[in-house]
Amino acid sequence: MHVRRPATLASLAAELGVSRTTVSNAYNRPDQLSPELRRRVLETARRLGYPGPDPVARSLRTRKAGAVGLLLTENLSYAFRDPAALGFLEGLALACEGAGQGLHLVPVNPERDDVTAVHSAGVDGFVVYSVPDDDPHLAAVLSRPVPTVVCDQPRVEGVDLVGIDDHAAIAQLAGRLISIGHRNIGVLCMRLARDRNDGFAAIARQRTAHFHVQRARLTALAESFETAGVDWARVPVVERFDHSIGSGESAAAQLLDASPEVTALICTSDILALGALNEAKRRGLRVPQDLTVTGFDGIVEAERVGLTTIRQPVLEKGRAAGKLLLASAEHSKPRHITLDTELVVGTTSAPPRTTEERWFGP
Amino acid sequence: MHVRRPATLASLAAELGVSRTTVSNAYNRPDQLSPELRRRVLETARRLGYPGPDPVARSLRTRKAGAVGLLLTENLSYAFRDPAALGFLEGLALACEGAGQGLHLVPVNPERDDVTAVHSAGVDGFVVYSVPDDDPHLAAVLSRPVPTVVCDQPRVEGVDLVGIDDHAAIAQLAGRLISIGHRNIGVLCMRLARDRNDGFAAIARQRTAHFHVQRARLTALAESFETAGVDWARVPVVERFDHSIGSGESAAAQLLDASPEVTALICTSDILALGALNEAKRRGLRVPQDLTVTGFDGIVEAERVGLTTIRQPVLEKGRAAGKLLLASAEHSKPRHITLDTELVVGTTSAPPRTTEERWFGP
DNA sequence: TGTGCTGACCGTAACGGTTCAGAAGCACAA
DNA sequence: TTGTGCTTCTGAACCGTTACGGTCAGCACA
Repeated sequence: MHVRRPATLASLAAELGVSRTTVSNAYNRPDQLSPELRRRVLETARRLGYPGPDPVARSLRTRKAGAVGLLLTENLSYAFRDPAALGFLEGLALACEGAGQGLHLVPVNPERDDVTAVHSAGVDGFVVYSVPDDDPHLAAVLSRPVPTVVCDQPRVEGVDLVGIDDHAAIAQLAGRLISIGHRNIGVLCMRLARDRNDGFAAIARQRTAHFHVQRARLTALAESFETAGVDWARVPVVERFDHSIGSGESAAAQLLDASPEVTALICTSDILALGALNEAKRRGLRVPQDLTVTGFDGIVEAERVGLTTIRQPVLEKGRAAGKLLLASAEHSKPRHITLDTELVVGTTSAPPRTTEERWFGP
Repeated sequence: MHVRRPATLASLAAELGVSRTTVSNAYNRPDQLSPELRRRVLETARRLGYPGPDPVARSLRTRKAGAVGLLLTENLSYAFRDPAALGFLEGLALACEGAGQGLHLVPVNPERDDVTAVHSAGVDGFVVYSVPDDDPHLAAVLSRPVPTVVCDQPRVEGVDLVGIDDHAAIAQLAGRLISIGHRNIGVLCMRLARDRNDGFAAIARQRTAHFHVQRARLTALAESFETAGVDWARVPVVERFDHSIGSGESAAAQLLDASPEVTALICTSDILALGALNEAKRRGLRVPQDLTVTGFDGIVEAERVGLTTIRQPVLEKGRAAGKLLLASAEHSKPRHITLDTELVVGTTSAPPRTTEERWFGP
């Protein structure tokens, strides 16, 4: 509670017998009035319980809200649970607080199409993090007359971009697995579109995926393995709508049930990979002897278990997005930033056992 | 980038030859005009690139911003690293998105007194999380004519409150340690005031601590141990400004160097306790045989190592704060919510070894 | 013919500030 | 006297909406 009575700049001015301009100046341009008068203004303000210029009215006039909007695919609360999203948030927060800007988290429901939250966010710009390219919220953001930076998204005409080279990154990982002999692989991936499809993702679905990141990674895998002589059409790809360790577990189970011959499970995120590791353990499969598991992101939990993965600078990504947005007044052409990634070879990958070994032991 | 040319509701109205009211109604009250006209309005809007009513102007007029402000003691980026703060954030986000409200993170620097960010946040209310009672940002928030909910803070006249019974919670823990025989204890606590004091905290400083939570916990410990015959004045209390595992390590080292006779290290947070455990290990002290270590919060990392601690419902706390704030229009009297805590006895606490055992082994 | 009702639309006044081009007053120089 | 420069303060326009209290045409009903 605790609501003060309304006093406005105008009522203060009236009380003091000065113009509104003068009161405004008392707050914003101390050098524009005598120290004595300023003191009186401030003191009267205190007496009347005037809290200083209303931020909304000021924003209207100055066309600045002092905040950056963040649009996520997921429920807000999810963002605080996913390590990669958290890293991004931290980086973005760093950039924002460095510039004294607030961070306005836009509430969205990934399963609903209500974009009013986007329309009613009083912000100076938006950062859009990993939403599908056909997301109505994204469209709503782009329709707003404010600068926007997208992350992990396909290029949008005239919009700043921050991301990594997903294609090259995972191709490097694929190359590694191919070089050590894996040909029977399975893939666990995240949501490919806005509709829920917890199960196998056929090639058509992979090709038309609305999540750029997932599509790029799958495409790169397909190319790499096709080149190595693997028929991609026969590679099982299991998709999960929710991104959680539990999803990784169930997806791995589903895949291994259907394709027990698989020697390597490539996951498009560390979280899924952690789930896959759990499932492998549950089945008594030794990693990496019986099964190779790889992830993507390079979160600390993955590092802890020695996961073979691609490390990407999530924090730096958030920071870059923030900086780009906050500096967008300075450059008129849209800019694209691609950050570096690194293949981290951990203890969850090894050459596949030969068929013989699989039957008779190492 | 991507900035559209400015079209306003007024220019749209002019273009259409209708009143502004009608255009406004086309967006906000479809039932107030004929479907045909509404269609025309919306179509013309699209043609002119009018993005719909400006959120800031609307906020000014309707006196609603559609967002909740969050004020933290720490840098924003820190909030994304501290598990307890994260739980709180998640709960708060849950409440906000449930109500379609945005979450505006206010950027502050704990070591600076610049409160402009508080003054310029266009929000309908504030949640204040764990700031010292003399924090100028808190004062700035209270001066704003919007509802406020404080968390883990001392009662502020007329302000909603959410918290736990810190006194009772830690007294329970103290009782446990006393009952199993500990009399030589040491305490590791978090920042007690806004000034940096990395070292021992004398009783005067403990008593005048500006962080309610820390003060309550120390007071409760003092009372409990005094009652058990311990002279609190001789109990070493080491304070750390930064809240991190590293702080816990160095604080434990400092304390154990000065008071090697200590049999139990009571930490006012799990993070500090995790650091203390590291330091104990480094010194070759076995936990709990040689040293008992306890924490506070009940974060998952603590659970993983079996820390004896007080579990508090951080997520619930955030959610309660959010709900209270969003419902504050409905109740006129300030409300106080106290959530339950639970003593979790883990594997890091045990009776102290006798002096004899200490010298000659168990 | 008059009355009352309804649906569709409009005019005006806020909402609470900031900004910019001056005006008033005064000191100082030429 | 005139002009110049400086400090201090003012008036009015403007930011883009929505709330409020209408108006007005058309129609049913008696």
